[in-house]
Amino acid sequence: MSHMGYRCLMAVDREHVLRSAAALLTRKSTATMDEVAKAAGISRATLHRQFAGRDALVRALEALGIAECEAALAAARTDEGPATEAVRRLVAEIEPHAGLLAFLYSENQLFEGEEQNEGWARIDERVAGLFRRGQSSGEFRIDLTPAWLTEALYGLLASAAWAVAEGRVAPKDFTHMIVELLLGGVRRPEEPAARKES
Amino acid sequence: MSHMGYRCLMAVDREHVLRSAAALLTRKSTATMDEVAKAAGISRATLHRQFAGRDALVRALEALGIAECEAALAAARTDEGPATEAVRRLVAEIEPHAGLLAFLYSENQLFEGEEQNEGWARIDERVAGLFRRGQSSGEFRIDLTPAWLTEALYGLLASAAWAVAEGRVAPKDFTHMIVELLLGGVRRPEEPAARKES
DNA sequence: CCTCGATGAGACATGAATGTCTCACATGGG
DNA sequence: CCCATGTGAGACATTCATGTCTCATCGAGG
Repeated sequence: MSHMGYRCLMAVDREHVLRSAAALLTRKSTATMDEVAKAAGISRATLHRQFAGRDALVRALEALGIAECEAALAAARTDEGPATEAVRRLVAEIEPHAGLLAFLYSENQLFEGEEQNEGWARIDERVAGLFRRGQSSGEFRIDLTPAWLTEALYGLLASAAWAVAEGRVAPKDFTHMIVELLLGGVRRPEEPAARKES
Repeated sequence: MSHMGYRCLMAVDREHVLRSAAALLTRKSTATMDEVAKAAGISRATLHRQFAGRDALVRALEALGIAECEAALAAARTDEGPATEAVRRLVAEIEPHAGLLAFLYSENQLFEGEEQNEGWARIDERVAGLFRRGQSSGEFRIDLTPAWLTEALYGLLASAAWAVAEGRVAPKDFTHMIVELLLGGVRRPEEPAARKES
């Protein structure tokens, strides 16, 4: 494996390092490169060979987060069926990655004027498109803009990830809490008429 | 004013510095002590004379945020009237301070295991109490825990403050967006029957 | 006019994180 | 068996924010 062995080895290690870093930075967003290396079970030198610096690492994590979001969007088939159910599927798909997303969400606020990864714009557009579709179909109210609903979804995901990490809410309730609050709000339905859904 | 003049002078300056720092850190949470000083129109030396260090400054901002939250809770009279209207008043009262709150909210995640200011616990309890009251009175649904609703409110406030700062939503819609989403959710009411409230 | 106190400017040391480098090891392939 | 490659350990310089210090200046009050 002298001519291509390094490719696959680097690839799997890179994946593992990325996962470890994501898990660590989710809990401690200011973790040192040294801590990240330890968490991945490698030395700082090796970490630095794979990622030129902390910036490169964060960018790689950003790319990972974007890929996971797009995978979630695809898996949730947000174009099919009622928008309500699509939102439910989307949150369920994103749930496992909410921690990483929360980290990237807060990290993005530091990029200031610098160029934002275009991937986020694509994801924003697809999520906003889902809300727009729900509005067009009459499922969703139209007095809340899709842009705000998208931001609110991110905020709820981050809050829920944080609350779960802090032990303030049970992990099993994650999807239910977000979806129910986002879709139905906190106000109790007024009509005592029969309701099919839970 | 040789014997007590410094007290009032320090006081007003301290207030002004605190406001400036809040405004700056709301936009750039990693601002330097030097930038904070410049933003307040004073030198770094003077800034350091009033606040022993960055930590002390953040603590002072935290105290300010807590005081503003408690003032908002008092002004909103969260114990009176329908819980729905109390939530509306509370968000409206907090709106001007949402930026600072968002900063402190993200900053709190760095305190890790260290002692959290007890003030937040008091505020959490009062907010959660409001949601609990709404559940008891039958206004709010009971399948979402007050703790989660509290966290969700914080998340929505932070998201909205961020979205407004980014220009993605209009500042004038701030309260309406949060309250409507939190109370009613995104799903359109099903019954086409007459609705008295907006 | 003189003096005291606060301020601004800036030098200086410190600590932390980072980026770069060298060297020794050990593991796997030829 | 020997060599090459990746790795770990650690030294080292650099950068940056911070904290501390001194000194000159300015303004108000005596």
